[in-house]
Amino acid sequence: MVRSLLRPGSDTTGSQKEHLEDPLFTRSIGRALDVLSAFHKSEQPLSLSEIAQSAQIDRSAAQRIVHTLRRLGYIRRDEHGRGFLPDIRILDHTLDYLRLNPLVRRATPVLLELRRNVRERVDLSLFDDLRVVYAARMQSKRETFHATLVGHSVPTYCSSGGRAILSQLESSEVDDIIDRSDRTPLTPRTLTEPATIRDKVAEARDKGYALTLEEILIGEIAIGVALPGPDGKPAGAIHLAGSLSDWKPEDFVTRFAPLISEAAMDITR
Amino acid sequence: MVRSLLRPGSDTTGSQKEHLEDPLFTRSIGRALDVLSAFHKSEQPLSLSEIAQSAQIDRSAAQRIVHTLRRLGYIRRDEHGRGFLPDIRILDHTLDYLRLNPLVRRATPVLLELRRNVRERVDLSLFDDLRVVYAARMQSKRETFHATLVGHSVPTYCSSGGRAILSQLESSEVDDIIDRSDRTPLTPRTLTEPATIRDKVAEARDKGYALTLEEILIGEIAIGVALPGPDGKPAGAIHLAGSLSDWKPEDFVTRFAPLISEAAMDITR
DNA sequence: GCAAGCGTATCGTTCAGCGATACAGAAAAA
DNA sequence: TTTTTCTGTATCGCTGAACGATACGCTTGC
Repeated sequence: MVRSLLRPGSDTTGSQKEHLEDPLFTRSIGRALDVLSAFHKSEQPLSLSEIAQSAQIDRSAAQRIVHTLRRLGYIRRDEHGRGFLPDIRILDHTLDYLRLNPLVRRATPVLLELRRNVRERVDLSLFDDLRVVYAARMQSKRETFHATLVGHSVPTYCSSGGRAILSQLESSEVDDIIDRSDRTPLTPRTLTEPATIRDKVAEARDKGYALTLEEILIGEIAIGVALPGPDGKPAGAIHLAGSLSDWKPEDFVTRFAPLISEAAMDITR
Repeated sequence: MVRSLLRPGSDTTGSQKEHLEDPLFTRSIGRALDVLSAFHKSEQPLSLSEIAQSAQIDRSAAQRIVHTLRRLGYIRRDEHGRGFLPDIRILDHTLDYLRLNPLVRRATPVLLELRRNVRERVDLSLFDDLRVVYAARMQSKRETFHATLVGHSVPTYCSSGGRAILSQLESSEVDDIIDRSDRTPLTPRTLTEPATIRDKVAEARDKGYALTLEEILIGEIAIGVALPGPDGKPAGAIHLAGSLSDWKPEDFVTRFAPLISEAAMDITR
């Protein structure tokens, strides 16, 4: 299966060669966004040389591109002296994406309503091939730093929302996604065997929701339901996550499965 | 006062001429980001011609740039046929910005802790000249769609966080910001007179926090405290917002002023 | 029916981006 | 200390990549 759009992680080597063939492709733009994407792999401010290396361009190009992105407000210097960081204009585009995304628009009010009746964490995630990206997060009492950030993503194959999404796809697509996924376990309880995952997906198809136990985070239980896009294919999912120290799995399901299914119905209309 | 970085809204006419002088400025990048910024002013999918018009380029350029951004995953077609929308790769950069922003890193755990002890909305906003941009939001029970989105911004001069930030600036800078702000009132109670605003800012400087009553949203009371960056100048603010149907202003202040001040101290270390 | 919009494709000209080169300042190594 | 090696910044001639005019097939609306 050929994917038409590049995804993070997949573009490190392939991009240049792919674009050589494309007469409409504007290389400067690709390079500029490669520069911005250099930060994906970093936990610290990046120097010009590091950016150049990461974006596979020379220092001169990095200099000019960084200069430009800086003037435009997408990159700034780190206050403590050395290196560069992404700057705030990024968030303007974030807002555009979220505001204009039809699923986010429809789901947010329902999720807020759901959150009113529930003390656990409620999330909306968007389907993006091998991963599922958090677009809206409504925290519970107990959260970590990472769990609060928009843009965070988890693998499709082992998350509750992802499994729910898989359950609405053709089995060939499911196999394809499982196959292409990097299935290094995130916790000791992450299911990585294709056959086991397929079973769980089938179970989700039967029940209408997917349940995961500590597959991404120790101590976490999560239930997810897929949301269809206009073509009928799943475009995202909503999920509800709680702590195993508060809930027996059965109780979690009997309490929340109806609520989250109803919320999904409301969103689908 | 000259601003070195462009800000949204300020770049519609000035950008081209400004950049003509700059030999290091890579125009293609500017054009590409102008295309992405076309969505700032839109509530719907945009056609190529609309994008061209908004970015002040011809249809051919818009075509090539949109094509490129599409291949890279930053723009997609609307599912219902016509027009284009921002695509999900935007969120990867959102995550980079938030993860790497030192203030967000330091503030988030404290805000989560604060949110545990408080039933009202808690926010972190970042100072960006005339506006203040929401970077992290922790909802209360009662929220609207807009109030949940990262990237949303409010004017500095009339928001609680913005006033708190102003109270930490030189009075010449305060005057400059008030002067350059578009002060069309957002509600009947928005304060727009420079003298009145300066008074409120002085009051915030005295008390250590800023209080606003229905200046942005009817029925809302908000209290804000500034957060200093490494150079001592304010880089953002935290705020706490409640409903006037739940709180008398005096009670709101006596209850939350100590909590939010302490949280700000914790963040500042 | 024609008109006007959409998104897409092609191609020769030219000017904008490339990348080699140089420089000042601050760390890090000697 | 001096030397080296990083920073980030600035300059400039060459050339190939982006420009923009032009054309096309489709759908939508009059």
